[in-house]
Amino acid sequence: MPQTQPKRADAQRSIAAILEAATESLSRNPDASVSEIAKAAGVGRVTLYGHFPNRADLVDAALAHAIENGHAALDAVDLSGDPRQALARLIDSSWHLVDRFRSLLQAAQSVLPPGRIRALHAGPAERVQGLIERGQAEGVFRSDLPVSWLVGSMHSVMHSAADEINAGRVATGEAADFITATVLAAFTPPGRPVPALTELRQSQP
Amino acid sequence: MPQTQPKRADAQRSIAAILEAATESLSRNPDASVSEIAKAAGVGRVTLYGHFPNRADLVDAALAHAIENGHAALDAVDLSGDPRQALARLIDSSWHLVDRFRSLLQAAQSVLPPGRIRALHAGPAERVQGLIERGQAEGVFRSDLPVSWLVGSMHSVMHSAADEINAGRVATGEAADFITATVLAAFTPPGRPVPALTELRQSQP
DNA sequence: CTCTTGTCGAACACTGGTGTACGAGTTAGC
DNA sequence: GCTAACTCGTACACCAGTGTTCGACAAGAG
Repeated sequence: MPQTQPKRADAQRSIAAILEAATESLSRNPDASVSEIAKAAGVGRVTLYGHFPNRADLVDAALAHAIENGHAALDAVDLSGDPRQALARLIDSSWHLVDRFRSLLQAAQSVLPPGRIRALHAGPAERVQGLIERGQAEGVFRSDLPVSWLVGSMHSVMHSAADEINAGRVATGEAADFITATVLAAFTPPGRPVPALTELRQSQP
Repeated sequence: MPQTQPKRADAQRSIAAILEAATESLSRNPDASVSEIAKAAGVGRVTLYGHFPNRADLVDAALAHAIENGHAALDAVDLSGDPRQALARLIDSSWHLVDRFRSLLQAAQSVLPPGRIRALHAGPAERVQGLIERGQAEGVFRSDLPVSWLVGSMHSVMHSAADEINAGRVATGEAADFITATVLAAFTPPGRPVPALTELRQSQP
């Protein structure tokens, strides 16, 4: 894909530093200025503009970078077996990614076209969607609501957890359990009993 | 509280127009400028500054106004009887308030101190919280999660519904049912069956 | 070693928003 | 119908951010 000849080692280092600093700064403050990011990267503002033509492109790159990393990290999660247990595992390892990067996401939303953002999320979304569809086929997740709705609900509950935490109403350690309990209940087909958390903590046979 | 002598009829009209325009403009674009709002109100920018010392105060007033109206409108909802049915009714009449004003809320979040926003929400929050606590006491809502968590989850699902709608994945007419189904399932105590939507649509005896 | 590629800081033009000042013209209240 | 309250437009000072230009200087690649 990159037609461009390999950048100099020097430049590669700068780009990496900028990308990291951008991710970090925008995750704290979605309105972080370019100067702010450049300073955090230990780099001149002009140098930054040498690599990223404008702010939007920088935000895009930062988000893409963050998502790619997160996506890779989640490859380690075992999604086989009981879909409910698999979902619990997935939530366990992914919810604080959502937490860490939600401010960055907000920055992207105010600068990037909505289509672009969805394109970036295609990878992660596919994973969740696949798991939910399998759960529906096996009858342990409800089928009376669209898959996209369930995905959205799950996301929004994680989002809510983040809010609760930095409002001081929930401890960081509790969050995963709360999210899991809420989402699994929400996914349960009407007429079927809501699973207790303890049922899911059993190790695989 | 208002020590000030009653404003002239003239001025009262301006203030009302500004408040309404601010609510409307900020609900479409949380970054709406003061000039934009003044224009929408059919009023000079200077006149606006005559009544609201700065942008923050204007946003505050607009949010307060919106919440007060919404709160009053929800007074009509019958919260007695089966808490699940009552919750369904409450969702029916309140979710599109959340939808309409979420952009305004975002504007407020970026300008007003967090404490101020919570203070404004005290009224509505109390209503929801009371209903949930009654449901818990009667054993139809789960008690293994904090009330504040349940309130937050309910809010976030409504928020999610708004996203789904303007992403075109959900029709406006479906939203209330989807939210109700999701929230009621999420609120069901572990071990108890998730209620079907049809069970709740029964008229009162 | 040399030459291309990067980096840096300072400076500049531009944009878009906020809040204030002035002076002339309207309008409601009594 | 007089007066105080209100409105309006224009203009101004100010600020913060963006993106560009320039020239001097460092550092990697061959």
